[in-house]
Amino acid sequence: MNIGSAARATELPRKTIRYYEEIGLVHPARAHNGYRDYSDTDVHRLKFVQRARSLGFSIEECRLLLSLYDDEHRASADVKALALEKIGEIDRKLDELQSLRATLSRLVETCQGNDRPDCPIIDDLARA
Amino acid sequence: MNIGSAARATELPRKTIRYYEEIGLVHPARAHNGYRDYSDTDVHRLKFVQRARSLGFSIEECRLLLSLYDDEHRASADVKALALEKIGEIDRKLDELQSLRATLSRLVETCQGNDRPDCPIIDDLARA
DNA sequence: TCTTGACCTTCCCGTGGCGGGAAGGGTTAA
DNA sequence: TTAACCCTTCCCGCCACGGGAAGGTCAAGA
Repeated sequence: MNIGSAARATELPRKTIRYYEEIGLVHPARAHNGYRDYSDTDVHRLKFVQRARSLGFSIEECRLLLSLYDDEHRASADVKALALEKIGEIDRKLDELQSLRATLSRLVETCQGNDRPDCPIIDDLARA
Repeated sequence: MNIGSAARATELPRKTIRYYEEIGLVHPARAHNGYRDYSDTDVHRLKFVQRARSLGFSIEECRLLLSLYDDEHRASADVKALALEKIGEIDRKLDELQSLRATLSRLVETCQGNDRPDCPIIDDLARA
């Protein structure tokens, strides 16, 4: 299976698949003409990474998850710890975004939003 | 005021201040020795940008906010529109993060987290 | 057989918003 | 004079790719 077919099978862009090879996440064989040749296992690993990425894991975390996936003697606690840390990260981002949202909302509420220049939003930025 | 003092006054790293000049957000004068020389106005603009960045505005949005700040004939509606769009952006990110969090939480709850290899989190990644 | 078009390859540059560090010059106090 | 800081420009690195150039390969049709 060449890279185009693998891209269709995984719904990943070709560029992304080549990048994943470059950084060592997958190791496809090469055909006699130099084309990359993806096995079902390769495609499976690519899908694994795609799913992990879509859940918010970084490339390095995906690498770790793949190594756990490969490890028959893994402890599920290690996987769970990774996921819990990711949840913590998400929670921190949520807090930050909610705080930003609250501040912006407060500012927006006080702004008339007409054709005159007086603007509490600009004033806030200039005052701080 | 040289860049070190400006950095202390604005709580921005020197590198960031130079970058803001490079991309045309501020235009400090130069002393005879080639050192950047920041006026109170320059420092004020830097603080303005720092505050806007901390509220989640991108550099290009900061550039726009600065031009509105400079424009005595601005319409506050334009500023408000920018802030509202930013709130919408934040809401989209919040939705996405909350969705990720829910998925990860579901997976984490089903995982025993012990020293055995069976792991619904890995299974989910591999199955999808 | 030749050509066309759809693949594939590697290579290099760009993104946003800076940070790190090298190489070199200016300033100030002991 | 020397040390300790300040400043300058310049270039590379980050993350996770995307765009595009230059060139090789392959299958189908005229």
